[in-house]
Amino acid sequence: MSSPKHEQLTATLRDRIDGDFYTDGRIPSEANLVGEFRVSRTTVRAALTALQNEGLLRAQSGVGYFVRKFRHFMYRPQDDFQRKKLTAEADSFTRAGTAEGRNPSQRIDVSMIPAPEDVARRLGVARGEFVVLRSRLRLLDGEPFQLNDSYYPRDVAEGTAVMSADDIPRGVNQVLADHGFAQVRALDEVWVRMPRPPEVERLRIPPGTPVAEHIITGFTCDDRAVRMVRAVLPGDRNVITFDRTHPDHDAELSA
Amino acid sequence: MSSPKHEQLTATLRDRIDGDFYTDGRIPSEANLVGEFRVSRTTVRAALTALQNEGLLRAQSGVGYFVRKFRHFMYRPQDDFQRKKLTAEADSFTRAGTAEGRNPSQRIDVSMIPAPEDVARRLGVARGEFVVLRSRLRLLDGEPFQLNDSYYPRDVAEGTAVMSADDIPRGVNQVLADHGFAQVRALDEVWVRMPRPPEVERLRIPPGTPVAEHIITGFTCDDRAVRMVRAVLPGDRNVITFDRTHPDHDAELSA
DNA sequence: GAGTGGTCTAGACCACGTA
DNA sequence: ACGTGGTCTAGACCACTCG
Repeated sequence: MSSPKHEQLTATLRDRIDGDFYTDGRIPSEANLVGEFRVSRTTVRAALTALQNEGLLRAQSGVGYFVRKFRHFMYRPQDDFQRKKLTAEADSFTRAGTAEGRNPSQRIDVSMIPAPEDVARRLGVARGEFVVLRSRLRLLDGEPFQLNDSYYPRDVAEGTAVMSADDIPRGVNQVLADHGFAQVRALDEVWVRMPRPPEVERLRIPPGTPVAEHIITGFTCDDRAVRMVRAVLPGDRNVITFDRTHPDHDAELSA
Repeated sequence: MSSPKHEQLTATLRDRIDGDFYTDGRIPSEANLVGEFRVSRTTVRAALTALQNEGLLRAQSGVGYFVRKFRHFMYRPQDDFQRKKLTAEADSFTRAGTAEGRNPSQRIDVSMIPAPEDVARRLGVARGEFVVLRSRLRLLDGEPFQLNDSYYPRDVAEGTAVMSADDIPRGVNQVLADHGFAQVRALDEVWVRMPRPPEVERLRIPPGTPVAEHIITGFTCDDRAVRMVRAVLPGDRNVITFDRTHPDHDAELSA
């Protein structure tokens, strides 16, 4: 029992890629592979398509196939949540992006929409009830990097600076706190999946690239959810990081 | 300008799937689609393969194509880190799995290996220096669920219960603390990517399923890294969750 | 045995990038 | 002009599942 030709070819090429066999990052053309491995072009393409879907290859029409390179940006949602009062610094994305010598920017759209099921559930409102959506497309050096959509109950956000489509230097969380909705707890959920077509388009996601969907729900001290964030992060450009301190830290240090 | 046939077909089928058109979750056979859309079988298969790689479909040889269903398990690495002393409860995976009425189990292998680059860097040891690897394959109802590999510097783990291939009811973190390596801080990194072949095999990951690689590095109060965990979580079965409390929480409450 | 998906072939034409 | 990947076809044989 031997595996099919296209799988053997996939395995061979994968090993070569992992072993840095194609030092210039360029894979031979389909025609050359047909000649080298004595199989049909269909079989060659099956192997190359599989490797694309594994995220190892990139095909450039009219040019050739190339080994993919990754450059990851450290995303620290933590920082925004913990930002101290009265600091006028930019948010973690802007700050970290600048620190790495890159040029961060964002496009902001604010709208009012009927809450979809998952938003309604997390915010504790009725499905279809209107909520405020603050939609951000974040870019680094002009390239799309992540989608960041924040949802707020209408009574929380309406009439505040949250409704502004401009950047909010002191941070949305601070604005909410000023209106009596200080968040003291947050629940983070990280889902992993393949991107949907609109995400592929907006974020220009190449084949074989999964996304993380990071959902943050923020609660006030009386345990009301006043904010839900859905960030969609293409896996080829993002790492999500958290910094955790043990609750007993101080106790242990002082003991 | 119109898009190619296989893309149109992909879009049509995707819309039908999202719109719950195939109520029984069963997609028509390739032959039927050839007849319905008047295209070659190759084109039909291109569309079906694309949808498989988007994670929407599952192909069962000799039977047919089916819409994929997901069931996610809430993974709370938080709980292990914060586990209080002297509680003899099981770890978060075992506890949560049982709570959901499922049957959690794990296979543990302990070995000593030369540190790979990423481990060496995080643990602050030389590359190739021997470290202790505690490798766990976690299962739910007998189905593989996640890989959980813990790495420890040799001087930290050797001669302790960490080297045991048995379950450690009070938790590895507690064992380390008892030996003077209490962790007070942890850094979490979440990467998203397509699985590698050995992961596909061990975790039985179907096509079109990305994984999260969750790396936890634990530090003592003098900022030494004494533990690195690499969890590999297939996206079709796992959600990573964190619970965060604002550092100013107490202050705000008492104010 | 009939139907299903999996494999593989040869061959054709096209759009695109590069020189 | 040439080489590249992208699209599409018709057709063949196989292994598997299921009634």
